[in-house]
Formats: sequence, structure tokens, C-alpha cells
Amino acid sequence: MAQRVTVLDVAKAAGVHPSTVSRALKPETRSLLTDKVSARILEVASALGYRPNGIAASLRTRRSQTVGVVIPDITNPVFPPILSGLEEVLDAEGYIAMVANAGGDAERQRLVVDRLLARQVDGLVMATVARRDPVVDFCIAAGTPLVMVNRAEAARRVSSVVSDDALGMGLAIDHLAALGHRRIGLIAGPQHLSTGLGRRQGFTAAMERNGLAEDPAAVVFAAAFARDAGREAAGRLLDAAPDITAVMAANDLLALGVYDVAAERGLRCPEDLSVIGHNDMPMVDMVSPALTTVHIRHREMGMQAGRLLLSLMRSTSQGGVDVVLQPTLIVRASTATARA
Amino acid sequence: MAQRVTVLDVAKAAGVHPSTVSRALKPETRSLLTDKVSARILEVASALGYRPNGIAASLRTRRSQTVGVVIPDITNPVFPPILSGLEEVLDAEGYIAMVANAGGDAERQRLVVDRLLARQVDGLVMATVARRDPVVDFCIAAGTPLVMVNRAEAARRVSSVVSDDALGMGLAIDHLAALGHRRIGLIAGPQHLSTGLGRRQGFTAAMERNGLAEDPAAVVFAAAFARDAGREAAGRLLDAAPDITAVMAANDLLALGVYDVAAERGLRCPEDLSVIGHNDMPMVDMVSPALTTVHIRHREMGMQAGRLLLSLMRSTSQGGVDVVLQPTLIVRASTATARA
DNA sequence: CTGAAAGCGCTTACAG
DNA sequence: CTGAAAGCGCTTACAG
Repeated sequence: MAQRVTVLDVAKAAGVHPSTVSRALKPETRSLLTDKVSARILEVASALGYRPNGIAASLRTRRSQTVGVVIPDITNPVFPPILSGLEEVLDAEGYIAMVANAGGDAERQRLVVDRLLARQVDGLVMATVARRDPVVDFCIAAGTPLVMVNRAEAARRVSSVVSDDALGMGLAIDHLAALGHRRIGLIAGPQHLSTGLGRRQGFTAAMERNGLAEDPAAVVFAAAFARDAGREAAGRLLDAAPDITAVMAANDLLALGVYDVAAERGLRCPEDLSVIGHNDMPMVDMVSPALTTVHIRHREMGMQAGRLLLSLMRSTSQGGVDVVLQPTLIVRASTATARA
Repeated sequence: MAQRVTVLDVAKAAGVHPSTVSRALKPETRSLLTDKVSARILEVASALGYRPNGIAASLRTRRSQTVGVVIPDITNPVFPPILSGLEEVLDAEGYIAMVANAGGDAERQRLVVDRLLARQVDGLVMATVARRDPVVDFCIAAGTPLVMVNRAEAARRVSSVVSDDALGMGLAIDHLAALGHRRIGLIAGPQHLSTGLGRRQGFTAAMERNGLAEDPAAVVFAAAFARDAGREAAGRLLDAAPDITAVMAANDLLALGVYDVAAERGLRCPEDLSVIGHNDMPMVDMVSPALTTVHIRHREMGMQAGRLLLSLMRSTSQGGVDVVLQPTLIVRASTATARA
């Protein structure tokens, strides 16, 4: 109802030309006008309850002031803080986020991106990316400014913000080694995701650096970064390598799966088995035992992604930038001296 | 780059008028055309990589196929499942969600809504609403289809989807009463929110129904639905009413605050003190002891809100509908027989 | 069944 | 410093 007032109405009421109204309304061009004129226009506009139609402006300027964000599962607790940081940065510059919960399926993701592009988003943030990802090809072909967050693709063609997975695993393994653990199992994540691969490689490197032998039987792959997948993998791991004294999980949900299996089998944590996670997602300080884990600043990740995208959208930067955040180790109650 | 192709280009390439292209592209109007013509147009369009400009279409049709979602804090675990359900429903009908993390401040919320309206959203979902909320007045004045989710306003002017707070509290108190608890404390939430007020009223009604005396000293108000506020309130509660054998918390985060204080004071849960939460947010099954709580189907809540908004946007319904979801009680390890 | 015209509401070179 | 004109890319009555 209210949205019937247009620049033309304001112009008429103020006795000026529509173009003058337009100029009065944006702070950048307001200085072109006499103070008296712009003051009158502003007054009339607010009296009439005028609200500029952003769609019309977008069509004319070819900039929608809108950014598309593609997320695999908003329900995964790592994403909300990323989104929150991203929005804070974007919002300050007048951008609004179109958030799409796209799931893990590439076909569906492509459809979602297509819809976002049809909506003329000025930029795209993808949190869904696999190491080789056809959806990325699709985005690149569209020529829209693009940033990946949390995960990167193998062929580093696009700017990204990720955590230093090797560093994180290094901190964790150093901690276990210092506690006297020698036989450490790994529950690795999906290897088609950069986090899955990077953390597994980081594990191997850190074991080597600590002079520990990596037992092939003690490296097990989870089908997904999820608690039930962790449960399943933990079962396999403890069957194949019952002598391990510690389990490194590629993320916190997998670590919770380890908790489940340990409880089932009567293994006490940390007395019989130390467990480390990755992410430091909300609430893992409250589980029992409180989880030792690699802390990633997800909010900061989102903010950095926002800044990167902003500079891309303004052509301030050419892209090809990888921002790598340094994680830290949070020692809690799930790790202890290795059992004899 | 790709986005240079327009209806005009397609029309020229296909040897028809732009309006014919437009008709060929939408399934609804396609039947107006000869199969041969529309087939050729579709072919040419895809060959040229044509993607309709949604902004231009929106300007013309005055429908943006876009919905604004205002959330106080996406980082609060109740909201992601709501969002997920909402998007699923909206997405199926071709709508995209603009999600704004607006915080708790009314001034800022109004600004966010203003921006969403400027972007010409076809509808609005608010998860931020207080019992009396100036932002709602603002939205109503704008005349945009509006649905509230999770919380409702006092003066039921707008359609909403909420949980039956009285029922939830009833289930919880019945459970405690059955376990022999007579002196039950309440950590109530903020009373300016419908959930805070409704749960407190539900508590009182349920105590009465069970023939239990409500001790005024044993009802304490938390400043916010947050863990630290719960901690602070739990301290006050246990000081004022040290003889209580159970604490009912108005949500899970408050319940976790109770856990913190109980641990500090050497009270064992559930042996010395039973605790019940509200929401059944993710991970509360993993805390120690696993939290007994009132389960709300947040995803369903989002889906219902989506359907309500859809019918409002299509003028299929007049609004004024309140959808109330029935919660269930999930009994876990934080409640037990009352101590002697 | 298809075309020609108008217009959604804004902004921005171009004049003056 | 302000106005007049054109056009962003689409859709939809209106003709024929």
C-alpha cells in the first residue's frame, strides 16, 4: 500500500524534476544541489513516506547490492558464525545476503547458483566447494566475483578463506605426542573436500615430524563430516587397531561419534583413549568429557570472506588471494597421558 | 561477462519479436505459441546462454520472488532449523530468502526491515518479535505480507507460528511431579518476549494443576535467553530457595547456566537437583548429564511459516492465523526422583 | 498465434 | 545548479 510513492510524486510535490530528486536522495550526489533545494526534497520525501525502489535502481545501475551465499547445510554449527561475520561486513557496505541452503548435491547447487545469478547478485560466496567442483566452473563462466569460504578447490583458481589445516593437525598431534601417545589413530574426513584431504595430510606430516609411525590400519575414512559417520568409522578403527591410545578426528562431529563408540565398548575417555576434534563448534565444551579440539575462528573467516568479496566487487583486487587463518589448540578434558 | 544476452538478442537470433521470446520462456504462457516457434526460441536461448534478468522482470511485474527473513542471532541454534524449513518451502515455489541477522535492537531491526522493503521483498518473516514491538507496527504500515515465527506479539494482529508453551511446561512439570518433586524453582526468560511470558504462565498453571505451591522466592527472571544469564539467575535462585529439588529453565541455554552453578556449588545433577530445559537444541543430548527438555520441532515451525507466508503472498488467505505446534517432552538423564 | 507499444521506477550522461 | 531525455530488460494488455 505505502509503496505507491515514486520519485515522480516527490518531484511534483517538491516542484522539481525527478532527476533532481534522485540527486538529492543519494549523499554522493547531494552536494551538486543547493542546500535549500535538497533540504526541501528530503523533507517532502519523508513527508510522503517515499522509499526508493531498489529494484528499479538496480536495473538502471546494473548493481543489485546483493550477494549470494551458498551453504551446504545451515544446520551444521560451523556455518552460522561464518554467515554472521560475512553479513556484518557486507551489511556495513549496504549489501544484503541472499542465503541459499543448497545441500550437498552438485546438480542442486548449480540450480541454486543459477537462480542467484538470475537475481543479478553482485557476488557469490560458496561454502559448499569440493576439491574439483563443476559448480565452480559454472560460476567462473558466469564471471561473477566469487569467494570460497571454509573449503577451497584443488586448482586454486578462486580466492578463498580457509583455516590452516596442517597447522591445526600439527598442534593436535604435538599435544598428543607430549602426553606420551605413540599409537594414534585418525578418523579422516571425505577426501574430495579440501578440509578432509588437508587434515589427513597434516596428520601424516605431524606424525612424521614427531617421529611417530603412522599405522595404515589406524587411518580410517569417514563417509561424511557427521556424527553417525564418525560412529561407523570409529567402530572400524577400533576393530582394526585396538592398541591405539588416542584418536584424532578430522572434525568435532566425528569426535562425538568416537565418544559414542568408546562408551559402547566400555572405553573410558581420556583414561583409555584420548580424543581430539577439529572446529571447536559450540557446546563441545559442555559434552562429557569436554572436548579437546582445534579452534577455528569461523566468524573471522566470514568477515575475511566478506572483505575479499567486497574488494572483488569493487575491482579493487584481481582475486587469486588465499586467506589462511591460523587455528589454535584448545585443551580440555578429552586428552590425557597415554595409558601404559 | 556472460550476462550480456537479452531477450532482444534471442528474439533477433530466432527471428521473432521479444514478446514472443518472453512467452516462450515461461511455461505458463508457452501454450499460446506454436510448438515449433517455442521450440526454436528455447533452442536459440540456450545456445546463446541466455539467462533472464530477474531484476527487470521484477520491476515490470512488481513481484520480486524474494522474501525477507529477520533473525535476532543466527548463531542461536534454534534458528538454523527454522531457516532450513522455511527455505525448503519457499524454494520449492521459486522464492529466494534474504536473510538478515538483525540483533536484538529495535532501531537496527527497523533499519534492516526498511532495507528489505526497499529491495521489494514480497513478504517478511520475523523471528525477532517482542510482545509489543514497534518494528511490527512499521511492517504493518508497509502493508507487506508478514509472518512471525517462534515468538508472537501480544496484540495478535499478525499470523504466527509458535510452540505451545503452556503445553510444554505442563509436560515438564507433570514429569517432575511424578518423580516426587514438590519444591520446583523456575528460571523464567525475559517477560517482554512471548516465549518468556508464556512459559512462566504455563509453569504457574501446571504447578497449580499438580497441586503444588509456587514459592515466589523460587521464581527468578533471567535477563536474556543465554547461558551466562542463566548462570546469574541460577545463583540467585539457589540463594533464595536452597530447598528446591528441581529447576525448570525456560530454555536450554538457561538450563546450561544451571549446570554451571550446580557444579560450582557441588550439587550433583540429578541426584541433588533435577533440571529441565526447553527447546531440545542440538547437542543437549551430549552434555553431562544429558538434558531432559521440551522438544520443539523447529524445522516444522519454519515450514509452517513458509506455507503461511506463501498463502498470504498469493492472497489465498487473509492472515490472522496462528499455528501452534505441540511440543513433546524428551526425558534424559538430568531428571530423577526428588531427594528426600 | 504473433507483433508493436507502453511502461515498471529509477539514474546519468548531456545540455544549458 | 537543474532539467529533459533516454534507457536498464523485461512483460502484458491491446491489436490484428
